[in-house]
Amino acid sequence: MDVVSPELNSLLPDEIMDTEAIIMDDDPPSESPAASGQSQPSDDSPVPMETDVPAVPEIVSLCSDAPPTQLTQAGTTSTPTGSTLCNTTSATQLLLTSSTVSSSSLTLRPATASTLTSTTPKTTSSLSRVSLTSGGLQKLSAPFTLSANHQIILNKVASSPGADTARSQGTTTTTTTPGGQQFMVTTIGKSGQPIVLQLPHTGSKSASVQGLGEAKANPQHFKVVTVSSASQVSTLQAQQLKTVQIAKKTQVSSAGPIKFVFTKAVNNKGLTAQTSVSNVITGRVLSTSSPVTPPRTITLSETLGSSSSSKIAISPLKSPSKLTVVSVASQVPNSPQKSVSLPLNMAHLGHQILLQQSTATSPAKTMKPVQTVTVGGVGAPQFKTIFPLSTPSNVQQIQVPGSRFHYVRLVTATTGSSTGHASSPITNSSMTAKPMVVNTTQVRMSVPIVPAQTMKQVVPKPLTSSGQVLTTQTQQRLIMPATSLPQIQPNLTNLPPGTMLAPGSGNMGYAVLPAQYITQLQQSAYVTLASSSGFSTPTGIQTQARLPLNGLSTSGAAFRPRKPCNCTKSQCLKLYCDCFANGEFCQNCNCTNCFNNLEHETDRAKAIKACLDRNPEAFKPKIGKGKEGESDRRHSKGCNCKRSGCLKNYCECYEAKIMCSSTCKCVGCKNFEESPERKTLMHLADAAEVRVQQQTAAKTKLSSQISDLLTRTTPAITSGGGRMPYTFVTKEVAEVTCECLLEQAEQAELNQQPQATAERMILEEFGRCLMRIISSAGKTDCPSINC
DNA sequence: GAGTTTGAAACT
DNA sequence: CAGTTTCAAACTC
Repeated sequence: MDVVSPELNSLLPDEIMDTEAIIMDDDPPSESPAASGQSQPSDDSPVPMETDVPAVPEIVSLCSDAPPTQLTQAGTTSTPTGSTLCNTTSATQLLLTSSTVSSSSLTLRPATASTLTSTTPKTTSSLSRVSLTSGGLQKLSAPFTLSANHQIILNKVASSPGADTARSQGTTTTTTTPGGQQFMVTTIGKSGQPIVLQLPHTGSKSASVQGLGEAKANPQHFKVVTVSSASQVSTLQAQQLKTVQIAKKTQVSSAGPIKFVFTKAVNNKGLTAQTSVSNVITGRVLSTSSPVTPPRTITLSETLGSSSSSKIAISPLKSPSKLTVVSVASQVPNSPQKSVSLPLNMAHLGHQILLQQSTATSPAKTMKPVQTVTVGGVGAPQFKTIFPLSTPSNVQQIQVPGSRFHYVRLVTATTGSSTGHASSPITNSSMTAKPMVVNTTQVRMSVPIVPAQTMKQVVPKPLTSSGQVLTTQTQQRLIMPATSLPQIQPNLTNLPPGTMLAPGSGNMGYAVLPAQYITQLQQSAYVTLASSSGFSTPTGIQTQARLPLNGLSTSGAAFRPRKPCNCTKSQCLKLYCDCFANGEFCQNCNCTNCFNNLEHETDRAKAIKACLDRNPEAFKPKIGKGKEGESDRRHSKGCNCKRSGCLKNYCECYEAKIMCSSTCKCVGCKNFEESPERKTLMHLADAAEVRVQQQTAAKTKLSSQISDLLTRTTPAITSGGGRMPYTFVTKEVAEVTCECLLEQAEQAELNQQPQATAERMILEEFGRCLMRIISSAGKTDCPSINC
């Protein structure tokens, strides 16, 4: 998985990336009427876990309409299930299009930007309108299950007859709970996995209790739960929900930001051909996959039957307008990959979410390589591409206070490994979100339980059949572990650019992998930030922008082995440690008592949090990018050198090969343009570098010449029927030669020759033997040596 | 390789 | 915010 370039991130509209406007799906609605639409995440509020589900059951209203069916629920509606509400006054329109055909798409489309924030005072939470379209659109008639988690699950729905059956298997249902919560249920995929759209639950409050103020204060949540036909809505599923939220800043004072929360009840098993759908919108990510899809192409898919490492890159920089997330489809033997794209189009807001779903029935040729989420970019959209190494079983967005970015908790699903026939709901509350490897047959791993140092050994195979960018991840950066600890919520804005999320270990749900790390490892497979050229083009993904890392181009440093640290006291959890400061794991370092690894994610996360508390820009590159290139690069803080004259590597400016600037507080600085000392040092350094290069070139040339010589001579000898002379020195030849030499020795002895003469005779005979051997080479395979 | 110097980071 | 301490890298011998 590779990373999103910060340049692209910077292009994301603030209203999208501003996490202040993004509320965790599990965050309880604000009680304060004065609360605005923006969420106020607190450090004390725990990061929602998969198990965090509404405790209050809610009434669901079903609504189906002609295609494209638009289901709208008034917040005041407390109609029990079955009642159809089609209120067109919704502020937000969610259009879900599902189909078993690859061309199918799921579209989220807010009606207008303004309507996102406008809410009828009487409504509690649901002025949003949700439209569910399943191919040809069907009336909602499928049975659904209302779970205790405020989620409604429609079990598998039979495909609609007719020629359009293939595209109209989806079924949608909208339900409204007494608490004013709204659920949209649909089936996606041939197997009919239902999708549950859950509006924000109001806790124990009833719809009547919620007033306008609260409706304003609370963002609207939509939870989309996709459940395979064999899946059941249960606590277990709640734990495995993948949630994604997309918040829109409240423009006026009406409704809070609308959040689309897509949760997924992970199904188990890839043993059957049934499709397991996981939709993940981590603010900008939707991921679906089939357990039976082979990883031939880059897909937004996940293996539900096996827990696998998933990595999503979330750049802490300004978000790009478009984010593409691609998760590697799991490889299931003998199962052609079939994809169903479910675009979520939020055209009015410039938000577009493309959700791709892989089903078990469609051929791989229909596979769309990427899964995209477009957010905000009305103009030239930028793309973020995320390539999870393996399909995430669970993804949960994590709101970081003060952060403008979403973090995604990637939790490997604990799926039932043996049975794929779960036809009845499972209420296994004991299931946890802790990652575990279920399917060991696949080349996958559960990253959270694998130390970073060992990751290279368990790297999933890159999926490059279609020219995608996925490569093998050999290393990993972990900036922030996914922990439920509320206090460990750093300001993600200041994490290294292109931060990537990876599953954590233990209770850690994710790890953050900065972009530099990814680019450092050119062969890595985690995240690729596509340029604006387009998300679907592999080249565009490969030509990801590289950021300067402390003055050094990451591209240049990509192949440069990272310098190992030698930390002894800091546990590599302080910025003293370069590895930690660069957002990297310690790997092949000489540090002692190192905590900068996946095994100590909690401590590491705390340390990160502490660093960010001290300095919100602690993880930002110190060397800012200049306007016109390197000449304009400058240290963000400046140095404070006192004795080095800023002409030694003690000086960060000098180390970065930049000159000190007005921001520096150095004393006796000699690191300026006209400094003769600096020029001298530069010349010396250049000369030394030239020498090194020349030596390296000489070595390379020599090696090349030797290699060429070997490759040139060997085939000539072998192909020409001849063999190197030494190859004729077989055992027999050696014996004969020795006999010849002994014969000379005996003759010398018989003739009573002096020892010197005897030795000369022997040596001369040995020379003749060698000459015969050499001359015999190429003439015959069995040279005859006669004394 | 051991010891020293240095300045950023951390701490008070 | 300033002064001090800690720390690990850079440097010297």
